[in-house]
Amino acid sequence: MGRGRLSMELIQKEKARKTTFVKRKNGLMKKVDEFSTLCGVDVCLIIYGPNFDGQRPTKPETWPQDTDQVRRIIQKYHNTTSDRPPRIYDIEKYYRDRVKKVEGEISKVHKEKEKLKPKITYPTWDTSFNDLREDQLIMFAGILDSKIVSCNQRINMLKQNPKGKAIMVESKDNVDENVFATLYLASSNPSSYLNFMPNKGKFITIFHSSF
Amino acid sequence: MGRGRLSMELIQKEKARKTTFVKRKNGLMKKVDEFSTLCGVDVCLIIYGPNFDGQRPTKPETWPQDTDQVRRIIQKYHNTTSDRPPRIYDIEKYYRDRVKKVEGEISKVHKEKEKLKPKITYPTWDTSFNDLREDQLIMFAGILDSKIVSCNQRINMLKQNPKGKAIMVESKDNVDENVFATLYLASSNPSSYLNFMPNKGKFITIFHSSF
DNA sequence: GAGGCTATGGTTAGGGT
DNA sequence: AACCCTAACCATAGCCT
Repeated sequence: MGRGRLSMELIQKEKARKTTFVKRKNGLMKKVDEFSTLCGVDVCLIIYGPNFDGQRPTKPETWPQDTDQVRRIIQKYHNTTSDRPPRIYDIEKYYRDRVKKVEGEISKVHKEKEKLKPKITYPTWDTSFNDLREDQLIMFAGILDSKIVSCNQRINMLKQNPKGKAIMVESKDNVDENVFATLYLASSNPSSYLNFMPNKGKFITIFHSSF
Repeated sequence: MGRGRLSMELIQKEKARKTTFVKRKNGLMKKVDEFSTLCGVDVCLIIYGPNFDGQRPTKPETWPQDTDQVRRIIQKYHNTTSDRPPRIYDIEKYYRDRVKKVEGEISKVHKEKEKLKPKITYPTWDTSFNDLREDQLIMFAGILDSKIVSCNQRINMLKQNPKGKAIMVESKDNVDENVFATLYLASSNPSSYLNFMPNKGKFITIFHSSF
């Protein structure tokens, strides 16, 4: 009886391995629970059962058991893990550059039309952006890329055919003041719209091309 | 000497709590390591240090230490946890519907021009899509939504002004065969382009509107 | 503070039921 | 298979350096 020494290698006898799995899993769960309450810290333990053959893995057992808690800690992990801050910074920078470029294109359009009006400034950053997840920023940047292409195409069209405006539909006056971009961000908050341009109501249709 | 019984509550004396934190953390790491090798299973342990005041949490210690391994297991957790399959299914379904809708709009454009050519079928699914993460699919769907709006606008324009085509730039012939959508997916593979339409080279610019 | 020590008590391998 | 049993092994609280 008693415990033989452990060889610290995969237990060969399948049955022994399985019982050890169950026993030690329980022991681990208990230890993690004690650790968390004694020290008052966030801990998360994810345990998968043995993989039989090529079957897909079954659901893991976790501490804490509550799925939302596990997700919370995973999210925390992603937020605090090393390469996140620089990447967010890079994407933010990338995004700012994109906004600048869009604004540049828009101002070119204005110039092109040779209309002099009181200068309108557009917001380039909204504090809510600080809370965006990386994938949202990536999507955001992707949509902005589309908008940039749209602007370029619109500019080319106006250069080559000043009457291009004539085919605008549903809005024939004050077109220039109404350029805007509305972006929908798929996020935990399902109805977050961002409108970069101050004017609302009528809108201009923007030429959009691929390549 | 020896160990007094544990009260299973947060240790009040801060110093004792800290030393217990360090000791038990090491013990846990060792146990998790043993458990993983003895039983040959996937395990992940994430431990945060004590939160001082309102400071932001520092980086956690994990088992395994390798960040990529942790991410792998977190991904596995997301993939095997209960509500993931339906959500992926729903998004996939949503995406398929979108593709159908885009194709419908495109075929309407063809009809509108009343040109009868050998029917061209476009791919609706690429096996690489199976590996996309949810956020990528969301972005994907967002871009497709933009394309749908583009198609609608293009259709309206053609209805109202058949000469709309005259202002197309850089491509004046065979416009109808060259409608396509190129999508860029920001992913771990940074240069994955998807082209839904078989023809390449010349392209049509698509009217794009907001609202 | 980081490490070492040691008595105490918790964990568990192997076996039995 | 799941649940006791118990000797042996391990972890660690409190103390010291």
